[in-house]
Amino acid sequence: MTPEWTVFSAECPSRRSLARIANKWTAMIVVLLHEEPLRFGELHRAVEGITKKVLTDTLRALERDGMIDRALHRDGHARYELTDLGRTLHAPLSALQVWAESHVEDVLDAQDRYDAAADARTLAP
Amino acid sequence: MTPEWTVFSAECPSRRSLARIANKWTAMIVVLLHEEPLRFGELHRAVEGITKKVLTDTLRALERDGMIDRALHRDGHARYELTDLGRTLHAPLSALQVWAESHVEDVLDAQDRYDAAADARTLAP
DNA sequence: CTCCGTGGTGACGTTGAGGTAACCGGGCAC
DNA sequence: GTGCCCGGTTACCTCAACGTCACCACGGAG
Repeated sequence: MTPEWTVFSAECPSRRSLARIANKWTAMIVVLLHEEPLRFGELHRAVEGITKKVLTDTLRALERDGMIDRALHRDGHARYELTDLGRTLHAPLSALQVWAESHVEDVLDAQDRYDAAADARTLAP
Repeated sequence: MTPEWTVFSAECPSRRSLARIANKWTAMIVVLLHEEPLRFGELHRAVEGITKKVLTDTLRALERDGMIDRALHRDGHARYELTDLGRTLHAPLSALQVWAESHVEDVLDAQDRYDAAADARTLAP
């Protein structure tokens, strides 16, 4: 077997890998590209709030890590698409998206309760 | 139905939620706490490379978002444990860990290929 | 030819996550 | 009492991520 990678070790390459994929921009881009290959501008419009620079940087990093591919299309425009490796990322990352969207109320409620308790503590010590 | 949360909208609360859970520290802590409740020092030792400050900050944020609970044990020591909400996070986050550890070689190879191609491009233009 | 849209790149500034290290209260050993 | 470990907290600093803005190459429309 291979040298027993573990993300809990600080210097293990899997730690850097985890940091790359456990990232909101990565998650959104992979989820979008799973539907269909997209052009730069399409991604830029779909991921609201991302700047061109950050989008470029993220796409380059994902390309370098072998998760996406920048392919020249017949129409002369480049499109970004998932590689086989990138496709294996879709399930876990879209699970994160689904979780975030379906548990918004739970999280918001928890925050209200936490903040209310914190206020009570400071007001009546 | 609720107001159609989507992480692709910049101001949607689900975006902040996604940013919280799509995070290496969150992933590691949730995976560890799924085994058993742990004390601060145990977490600090298990998550190699995390500082006490970052661990405190992350634990507080997760507690505020209702994902973990700081419970006083019979032995007088506080232990951190997953809430019901936090337990629903385990599957997606441990999937990320598993992905990162099992695809290290793929990623490392892709990086080598990418860097070699980039070198070739700059040396022979 | 000029003008505009697309898909970037590069130089800079700002912000926020994270690192460092000192300190502190409680429990317990001595 | 003193000393020490644990579980933090605090103040301060650093650095990488991110934002802003200007610019540029290329292609197509006119």
